[in-house]
Amino acid sequence: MPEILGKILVRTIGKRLLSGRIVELEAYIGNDAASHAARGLTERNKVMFEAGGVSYVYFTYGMHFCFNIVTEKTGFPAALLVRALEPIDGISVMKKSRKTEAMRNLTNGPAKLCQALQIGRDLNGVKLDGKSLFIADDGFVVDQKDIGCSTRIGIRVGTDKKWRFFLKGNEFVSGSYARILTSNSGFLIRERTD
DNA sequence: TTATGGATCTTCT
DNA sequence: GAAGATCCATAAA
Repeated sequence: MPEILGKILVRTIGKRLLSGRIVELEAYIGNDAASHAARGLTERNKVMFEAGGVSYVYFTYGMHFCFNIVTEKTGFPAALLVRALEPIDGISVMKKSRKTEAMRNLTNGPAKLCQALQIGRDLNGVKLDGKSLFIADDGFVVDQKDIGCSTRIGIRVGTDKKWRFFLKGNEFVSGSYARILTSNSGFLIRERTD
């Protein structure tokens, strides 16, 4: 399903070029309970209903942006949440944006990579057509056996769906430390990605 | 090493 | 009013 895994996300700002390989994705499709589009069209999720090839950037938890790639045809809401990148170009700029020197902390989470690539509300609904934001293919081949999948992170409904995909063993995959997935359902789920 | 709380936007009950 | 596709600094163990 996710042919996007292993491709390169490219962001250009003026003459500067920032890029990273996509190493972790989550799928949110149609009438999936965990999707923002589960209860129909709203002002926030409307670009999910557009034709594939545009971006969906949403603001959450009062301070973070997350970046999605809209994938389906008009009227069918579906998007891939990009959760982690392996930095390639513009690393010094990313360090500045993220205010850290630690490589691993640059893009190993959905809100972190938005900060690193300076993705904000102004990029919501834009076409991924080679201008300021787009997907590139450098011929990197992802073997099926290198793809791991698991339940999605940070949600409390739809946890039966294993729609999180990542490159096994990649150090930039998010949540490398134990992560509490749910806090008030009576039990804790932890996971490791190593 | 693990847990907690803060930041404070958008949507739904 | 509450919860959420989050992250980080700080506190406790």
